[in-house]
Amino acid sequence: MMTRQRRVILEELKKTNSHPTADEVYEAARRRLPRISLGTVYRNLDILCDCGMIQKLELGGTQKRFDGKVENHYHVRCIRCGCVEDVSMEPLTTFEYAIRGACDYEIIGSRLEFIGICPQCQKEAERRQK
Amino acid sequence: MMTRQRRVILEELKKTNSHPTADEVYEAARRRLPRISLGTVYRNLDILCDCGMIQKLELGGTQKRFDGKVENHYHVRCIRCGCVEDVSMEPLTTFEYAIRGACDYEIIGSRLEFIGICPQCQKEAERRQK
DNA sequence: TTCGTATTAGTAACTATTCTCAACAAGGGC
DNA sequence: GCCCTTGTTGAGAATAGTTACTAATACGAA
Repeated sequence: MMTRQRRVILEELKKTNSHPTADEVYEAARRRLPRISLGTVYRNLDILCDCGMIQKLELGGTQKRFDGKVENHYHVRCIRCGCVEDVSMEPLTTFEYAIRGACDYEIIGSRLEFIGICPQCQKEAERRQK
Repeated sequence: MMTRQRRVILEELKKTNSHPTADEVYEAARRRLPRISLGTVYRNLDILCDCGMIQKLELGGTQKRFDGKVENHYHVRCIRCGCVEDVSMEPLTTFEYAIRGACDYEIIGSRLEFIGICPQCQKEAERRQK
């Protein structure tokens, strides 16, 4: 059942590529539906995940992030400011092969994340050195 | 300053390869030092991390896990029971190359984690099907 | 319209972690 | 030995992020 709230949450997520946290989605949704509650946002993010319309990112850091892009792709996370961006790089298959035989788990998938410093934080650091 | 508490925490972590969570370390330490507090465990795990004697694992799931093995290696996590094991597989370098040029972050490192079902949970699943 | 079900807003509860702070311990200089 | 400094501890409070509960509301089928 695509309620107004659920649709707004989905739309807000689809139109950004900033991989927002739940409370950032909440803020965005609230601009259009001022009475929406945080609980509704969490619940709908989970539901949208379950039916494969969005993706929940379990990257490092304390908060989970959400991604409107569901195709397989990788992320870089800035260790300074915590921002997350997509990496324009072909999905790798080498390590999926390497793992089979290396352990007796039934492998379902893998998660690869890059850690770095974003351009803005690099500039910030340069500015301080002067 | 290697206090009794810090030493016990380190020893307990070095002698297991189950990648315990903070409260599992707390339980283990408590068997030897019944009056140790959870705050002390968290504090010392952080300190031991900072000086490179242990490793903090930011894998998926809600809790962080700790690893007494500091060399570069990978982990498999069971999606059913949450247990984590080492993977006996050579560290890969291909994707570290692939990322450079694919984005304008200054890359510091990467995290690769495999998701699967552990042997025990596989058996469990088979048993239920019968 | 009425009924049944799903969903909502608001809030309480929960979990993992960090913070605060008074008390304590260890080591060095006298 | 005693004093001082500094780092550490245990206990509990505080915080952050998330999930659960509940009464009220919205939607769709009959």
